[in-house]
Amino acid sequence: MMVESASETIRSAPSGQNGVGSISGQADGGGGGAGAAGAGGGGAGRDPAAGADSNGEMSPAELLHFQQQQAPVLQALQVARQLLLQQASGLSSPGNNDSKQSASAVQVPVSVAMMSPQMLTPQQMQQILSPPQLQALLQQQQALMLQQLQEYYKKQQEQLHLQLLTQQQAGKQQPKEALGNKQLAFQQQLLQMQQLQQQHLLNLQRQGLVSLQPSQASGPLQTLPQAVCPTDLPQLWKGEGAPGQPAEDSVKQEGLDLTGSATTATSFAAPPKVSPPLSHHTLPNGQPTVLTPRRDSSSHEETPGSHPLYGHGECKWPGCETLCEDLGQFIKHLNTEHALDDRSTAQCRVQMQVVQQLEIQLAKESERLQAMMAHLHMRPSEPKPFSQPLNPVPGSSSFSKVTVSAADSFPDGLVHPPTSAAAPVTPLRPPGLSSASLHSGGPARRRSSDKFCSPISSELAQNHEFYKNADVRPPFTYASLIRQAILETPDRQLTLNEIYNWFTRMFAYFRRNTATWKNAVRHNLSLHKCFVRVENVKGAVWTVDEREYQKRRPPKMTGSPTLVKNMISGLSYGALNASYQAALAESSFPLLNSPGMLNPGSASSLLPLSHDEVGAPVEPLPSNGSSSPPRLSPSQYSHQVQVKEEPAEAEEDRRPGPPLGPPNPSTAGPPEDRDLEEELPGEELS
DNA sequence: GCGGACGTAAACACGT
DNA sequence: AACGTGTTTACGTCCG
Repeated sequence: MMVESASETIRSAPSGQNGVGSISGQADGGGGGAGAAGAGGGGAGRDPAAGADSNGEMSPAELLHFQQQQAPVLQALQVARQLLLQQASGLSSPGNNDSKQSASAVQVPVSVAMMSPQMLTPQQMQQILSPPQLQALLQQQQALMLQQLQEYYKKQQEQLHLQLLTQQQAGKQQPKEALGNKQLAFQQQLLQMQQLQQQHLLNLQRQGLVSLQPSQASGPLQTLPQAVCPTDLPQLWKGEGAPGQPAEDSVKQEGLDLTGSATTATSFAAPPKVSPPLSHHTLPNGQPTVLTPRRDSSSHEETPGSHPLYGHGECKWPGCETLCEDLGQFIKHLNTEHALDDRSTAQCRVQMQVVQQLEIQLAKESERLQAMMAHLHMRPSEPKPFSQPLNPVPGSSSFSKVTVSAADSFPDGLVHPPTSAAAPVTPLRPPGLSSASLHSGGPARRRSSDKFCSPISSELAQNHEFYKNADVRPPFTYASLIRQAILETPDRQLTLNEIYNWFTRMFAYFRRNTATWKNAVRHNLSLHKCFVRVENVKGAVWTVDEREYQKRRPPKMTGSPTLVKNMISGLSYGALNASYQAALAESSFPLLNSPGMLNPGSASSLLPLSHDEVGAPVEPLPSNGSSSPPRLSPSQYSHQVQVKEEPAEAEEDRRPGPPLGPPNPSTAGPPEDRDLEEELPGEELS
């Protein structure tokens, strides 16, 4: 201890300090929109299975096989996406008192990341690539994948068509009925294949890799036949298809249906920006609003000179770079070197991973930016295309919810920028807490005592980096910050100097005017009963009496019906549960669950909860479990009531539940000097 | 307007 | 004596 790092002459009082209002730290400036770039243009996509060229005959069975083969890939991608999201959220998870460590997790070079996509975290991706690169990469990958997919299906179609023709020829010598049946069978196969193709595309779309449009949904289906054999197919359809209704139509309908489902699927599964449902728009002229795969896929072979995987005379296939004189040669190379095989599939999978991670990272960064802007009272120029949809992934655990809401990256207890109260922000916050905090912070009130807002721990965990680097005053009271500092330690006790250090370490803002805020810290420590000074072997340390902390204000509530009401309605939820939330958030603190960690002599005695608190971390002790009606509504306390009460406690709580349970001699347990003093009438000190 | 919560400043006491 | 630590008091601001 006594690391004098931060100690300066406290006496050197900086003059210019003015009272409260002097929060120059907060910038109002308008901020521009963040750049989240264009979301997802759906660029063309590409399928791993590119070179289906395999001279081979792709029987329907094979085709199915292929589908099956691909299915796992898609599933894996989905899973990976969720994993990534969880990872991403996990990083900002509350209670991550040492977010520093997690944040600076292992840094994996790209190459390594590619090798083990699963291990590649968004953070790592971020470190590796810049936003523009992300965008570029995304689009490129999408284009490539879809294109390959298209190619593959086209081949399939061709195959089928050939087979069909063959059959027709053969059929001439067969009874008509037989022929009819065979044709029917082929058509069914064709349809089936198309459906599979559709689904495949939908899967891609779902993953945000492709943007399909309604009319487009059936696009591949429509285009492929034409590409394959513009003239024959129609005949084929006519020949056997339902008379009044061209097979194409029926297909289309299927496509539409699928599209419909895809839309919903997209909305919930797709990551923020990439595949917004809005992609289902077509311009009046019928042109897709976004780059559509169809366009270049259907034409890529016809339109020489361009291929997503071909540029500057070389193959752009990841890790390839083979030189190809012209497109034709390239195509050939593509089909031979990058045909559908395990390797290509694997590479494609990796690419997909990369893309997904980049997407996630991009979304996350964008959210962070928004949060920062919101925090700084800047008005986001425009809600980002993808920030909105950024919702916790369906499957994600409740925990991740909190995090993913990295979106939630808003200081719960934070003063919410009046301006940002608008759309972009709210949706991002965690369900329960958001509203609460939102309301509390007045526009001007710079500090919102966390007591009433959600845990500052989560807020800090999420904006940790921000506060650490931005010279912005944290929206928390000294008391709450001090408490946080103390609670973040294993022992839940800190020396004054350690508290100072925590402040300077965690907040850039507190790296200056030290005399001022240090004085404030000391002042708060002394002023608030919730901070208990404990003589330790190595000196004096400060601990937090959670009960006192929670008690600080609640009593007032009683008197104010409106407040109580508010609490119950929304604000309170966050506020009252602040500590509870904090506890949950901080549940990662090992100490909380390990009584042993507590300083037997000191802390434990001071923190009535500590002994048996085992399962109930930092939560506010229902000091009187029941006797403090004012504090919390039953429902609110519901989860925490479980905390055992101590005998000692019972005593203190004996104070009935007079509307104003004020005269609480609070700490009956710890006969601390301080406690004795407070026995006085005094509510708190006046 | 009042009272409470906060923040800031500063005086003062004490121990090292 | 200088500092660090604690305690208190005073005052101003914000907000319900």
